Amino acid sequence: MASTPPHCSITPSKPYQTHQHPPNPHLKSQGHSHRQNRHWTAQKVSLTKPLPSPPPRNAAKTGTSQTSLSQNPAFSSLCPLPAPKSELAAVFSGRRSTRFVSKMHLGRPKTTVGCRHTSIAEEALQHAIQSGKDDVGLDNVLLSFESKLCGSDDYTFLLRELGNRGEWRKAIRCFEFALRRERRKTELGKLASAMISTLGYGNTVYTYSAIISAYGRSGYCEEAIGVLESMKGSGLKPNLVTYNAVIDACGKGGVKFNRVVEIFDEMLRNGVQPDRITYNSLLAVCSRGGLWEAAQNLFSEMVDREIDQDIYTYNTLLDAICKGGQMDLAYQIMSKMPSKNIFPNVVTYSTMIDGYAKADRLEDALNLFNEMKFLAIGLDRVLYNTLLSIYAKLGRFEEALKVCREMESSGIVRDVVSYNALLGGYGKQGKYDEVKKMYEDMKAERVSPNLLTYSTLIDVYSKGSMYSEAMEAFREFKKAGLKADVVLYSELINALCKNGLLESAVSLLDEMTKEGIRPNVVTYNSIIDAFGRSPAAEYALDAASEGNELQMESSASILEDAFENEVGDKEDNQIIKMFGQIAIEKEGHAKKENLGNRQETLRILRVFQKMHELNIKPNVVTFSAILNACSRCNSFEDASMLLEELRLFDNQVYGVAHGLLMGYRENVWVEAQSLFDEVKQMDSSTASAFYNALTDMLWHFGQKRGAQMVVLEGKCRNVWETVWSNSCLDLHLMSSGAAQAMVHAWLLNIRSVVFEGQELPKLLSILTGWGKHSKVVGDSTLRRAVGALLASMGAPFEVAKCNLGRFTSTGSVVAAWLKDSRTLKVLVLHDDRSFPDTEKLGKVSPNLQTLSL
DNA sequence: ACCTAATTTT
Repeated sequence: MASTPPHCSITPSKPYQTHQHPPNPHLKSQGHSHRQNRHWTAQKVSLTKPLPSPPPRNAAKTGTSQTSLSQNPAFSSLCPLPAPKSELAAVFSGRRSTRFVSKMHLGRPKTTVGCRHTSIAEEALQHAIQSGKDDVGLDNVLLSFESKLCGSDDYTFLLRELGNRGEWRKAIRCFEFALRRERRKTELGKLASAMISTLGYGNTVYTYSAIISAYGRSGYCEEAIGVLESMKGSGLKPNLVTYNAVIDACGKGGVKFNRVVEIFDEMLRNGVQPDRITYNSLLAVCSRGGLWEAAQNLFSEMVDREIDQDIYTYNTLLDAICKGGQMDLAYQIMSKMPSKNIFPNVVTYSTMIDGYAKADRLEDALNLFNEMKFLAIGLDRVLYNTLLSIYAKLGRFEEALKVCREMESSGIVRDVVSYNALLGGYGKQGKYDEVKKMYEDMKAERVSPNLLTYSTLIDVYSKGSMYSEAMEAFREFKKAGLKADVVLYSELINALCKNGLLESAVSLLDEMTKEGIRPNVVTYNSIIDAFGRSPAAEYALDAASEGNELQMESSASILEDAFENEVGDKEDNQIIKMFGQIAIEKEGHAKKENLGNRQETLRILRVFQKMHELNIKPNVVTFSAILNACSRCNSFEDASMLLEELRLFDNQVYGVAHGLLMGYRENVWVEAQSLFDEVKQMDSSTASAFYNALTDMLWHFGQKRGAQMVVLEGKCRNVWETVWSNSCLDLHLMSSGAAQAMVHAWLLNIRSVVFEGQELPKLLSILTGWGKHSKVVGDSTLRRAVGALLASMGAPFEVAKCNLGRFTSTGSVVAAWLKDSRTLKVLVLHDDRSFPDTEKLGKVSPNLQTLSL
């Protein structure tokens, strides 16, 4: 390592805040494909007594609306569970992005705080009063004064004075204008209290509703809910409009559905009857979370209440169902629309086409596209972008460019979404020249890059180890004055982790939390994965929790001076230095083997506990990362302790892992089977990662027979797309533990073929590939592991001369070896530990409580 | 007076 890891921070010097809300609990797995996933079964028979601290489920609502909500499958969390269900439950299933309200990341000029209103504000007030009745006049005044007005004090002054003069509409407009350029909590509070005290003189409920909707439009849903509460405190009765505004604000701000339902229930309890707008807003909440069952129930509630539906109702419902992956159901509903006299429009088709594409049903997507053309429904920018992103994502650039040309000839110019899709597409395929060219094009066309653009570029370049380019993208991102979000932070953290700069990664995690940006499961997965593989992990968390002062300046960056003045914030330079450092080191530094000790596992446990505290649901990637950490752990006791402790959080998943490790196979196998069933629902790369991690861990600790059983399960469920025939075994998607267990199984199978008296094929091959699927990219761990295994068994295979990733032998030589009486003994696998059936699995050690992060 | 749906990244 060339130097001390720099302390990395991307905090702007001003303490702006964003309000990221926890993503829906049904987080998607970190896998690649968007194939439809089913929920992990909600209720599982527990292996043990109910555990002391069941993971908090979705806050169960107490009241239930009169109609169908209580029968809604999506509300099954209302039923008391016999035992904590799989934490992975929700987790592996969703498909939605965990990034919310990205539209709200606006660049803001820096403001000075601490002064009373300025004379400029007085001047602005005069102009504002004189401005016309329409909003445009006031907007122009505000815009022309924007750069001169001094922080929230000036805005507070303005809206208060406007309120004093009975200009409610203008006051609210001004409030909303101020909201858009303010992210600091304290300043927001000032604005809101000014606005509410202004209300004291105003026409009350209406103005409250207007404030709520202003908050909603600016993405401040917590504040919107707060206004609803304060309204009740002041003895005012929220009406339909108020509730609609709050529910709508919740939808925009990413509030969890259950919480919104609480507000809805309260509304019903207060005798306020919902209308179409209420339901459309509720449906929008479902669509954001892919809660298709809840959406369906809301829809039928609407019908029951004889509330008319409109095209928005249908399109929002369809979106929820598409996001929930239920394409056949969506199609059915769409087909019934004309009979209700509501005709699918371009939005309907965009929604459906995107849904089909995300469900890997390209044919169906394109059929719908043709259908809409046949129906002469006009194509709009979003529809073109939808197509463009489909082709870009698939790497079908010919077709993507054809869409671009078609757009052009229809007079629709490419926007930032089109460019982002293309950048991501080219980036994913490693076509970096095209990425650069496209980005140049974008700038030449004066399309302003947004957060997603930079995020995509940074990610693409980091993944491609092009750190100078990533650094450049980051510099431009800072220059644009954009605010990072959870995805961008996670990308940076991942880049740091992957390059062994774990201390910097953890300090960045610390920072984002302080910034009010909630890390999500992806962020934590990077960290856990790094903890499992890096010896540098040891002290990183402690260092971070003691504060950023401890972090040292990077000492050896040639880039140190280059950007000092260009980028305003000193701390941003740390990120730039970090990229610079990685750029210089590139792949140069070998990763040391992790020695694995108790401290290590304790730290992983703490990270996991931290996730739990933050209510971040681990997913299958988390699980695999933890198992991989176990595999690198030298002590069986530590690994088993870790897994046992983790059973507190998720008894099913970690119970299986722990049970198999301990050799309680008879007892856990049924449970394991249902776990495997769940995994099978996930996309293939996630599923194979799970099997690889589990098998590696078992193999590493000598539970070889158990590992083999897991591998054979995986094979039966086709997670590796295994080629398994008498002449060939393809291991290239497998980890080394899985591959070795598989070799044993395959040879035993060949042996039985021989003993049945059948001829073996002339040539037998075992393919290991080139290791690009192994955990350590670019090496040939798998080939070496398989080679060593074959040699240790005395199996007569040789590395093929033409292909180093292939071991070959002739049928007759192998048959002779298999017939040897000593061979069977080396082929049959045993577990180092096994226990009779009577062994119980119940105990969970209590020392978890002593841990704190 | 409240609500205008669909597209892009980890």
